[in-house]
Amino acid sequence: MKEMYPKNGRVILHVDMNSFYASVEMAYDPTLKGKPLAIAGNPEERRGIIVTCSYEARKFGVKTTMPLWEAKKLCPQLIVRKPNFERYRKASMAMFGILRNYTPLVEPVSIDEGYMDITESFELGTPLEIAESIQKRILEQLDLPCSIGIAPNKFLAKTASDMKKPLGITILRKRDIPTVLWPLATNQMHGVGKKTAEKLATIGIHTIRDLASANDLQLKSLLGINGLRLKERANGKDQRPVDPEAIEEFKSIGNSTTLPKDVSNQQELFHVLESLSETVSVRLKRKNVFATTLAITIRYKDRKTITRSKKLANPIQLPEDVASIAKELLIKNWNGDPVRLLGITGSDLIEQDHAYKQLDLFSYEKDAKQEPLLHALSSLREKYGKNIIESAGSHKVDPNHTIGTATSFNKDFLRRREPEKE
DNA sequence: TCTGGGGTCCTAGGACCC
DNA sequence: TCTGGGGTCCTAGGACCC
Repeated sequence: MKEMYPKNGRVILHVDMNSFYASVEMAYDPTLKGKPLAIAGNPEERRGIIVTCSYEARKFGVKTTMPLWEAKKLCPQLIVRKPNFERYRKASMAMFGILRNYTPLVEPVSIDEGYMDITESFELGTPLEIAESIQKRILEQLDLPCSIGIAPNKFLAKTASDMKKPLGITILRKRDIPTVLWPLATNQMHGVGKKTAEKLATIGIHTIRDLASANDLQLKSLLGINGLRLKERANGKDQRPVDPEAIEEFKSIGNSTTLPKDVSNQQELFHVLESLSETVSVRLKRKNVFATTLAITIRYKDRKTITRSKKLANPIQLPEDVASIAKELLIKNWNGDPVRLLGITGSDLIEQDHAYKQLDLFSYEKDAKQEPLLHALSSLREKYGKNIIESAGSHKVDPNHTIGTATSFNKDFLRRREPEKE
């Protein structure tokens, strides 16, 4: 088995949970097993779309993102459950815990899938034996089914895990590419959606085989850098490492909500923004980060969606700060039409420690002769408010000047930075 | 009776600087 | 006297994925 893989080549697994939310519900309530089950939001609140459904439901043509009423038409006996994310998170953590028994090189991609690099795990058995063991343990310990792909890189492993569902294990070797990968239509490829497939079709590229031998210049002008990358993948090339840390490196944190009915009243919209600010703030705090850019999303009645953002001089985390910027953005950009959805996203996230350090830029000059540090400090307090400066330092820059530096802060200090410039 | 909510990455234009 | 070219930042939108 081992000699199937080239020397120095990698062995990557892609573990993909089968209809995860539905399977978790079945594990909690075994009476649901074998029945058509869908997880969907509340249609009264206009969130009634299928998030996940069981294989039994799929037999009726029920699909993810389908409106609930349509699913029920196809399958009148469909059992519907609301999503219970707490439950799914718990199951997800347990699942990744099992994977880490085999190697620390586990990269979660989303709540229900992840990559593993088991190149160095040969003492545990052949790749196939390892995959079988993982699948068995997840099934026995958590009562959850998964499919696993085994391949020399991430792209092929991902493709392989998709080939047998549920409870499949698929090995995709380099030499299988012409017979297994190339006959597939381009839209079967991870990274190629409807639009890209349509674009590719305009230059006569319909299968992954066509893509694998496509003209570089033509691809580049059609799809940009992404076109060349897709061609690499089509040839089975993918150097991306399995990075266990990747999931920690959040780029943005946001929340949005579709309103139960369209809203044209500004106060009501403010209210929604306040509650979104609360959840965004809690999540920023939990990750110990501040947002340097804040964006709001407005979706109108006709589903036209805009985002408007603002780069901030002062990184924010507190709910009232998030809310005030969000409201400002709404006032400036809302055209008054009925609103269907509102969202708030914080990005350009910086570590809390960095947010503190930034304040070192703030200094306060005083005449050294008359104003030693204590006086400088009390002046700062006077200027910014009483319990504002949590700590401060000072140093002489010349015989006449001392610089007092705030080394810590709270929200009021930050908030008052702007007026200070005037 | 339509079409959720959480993200990432890329592109493109304008401002601004050297 | 009349208009270069590169680089970076910021903003908005789009494609894609689960």
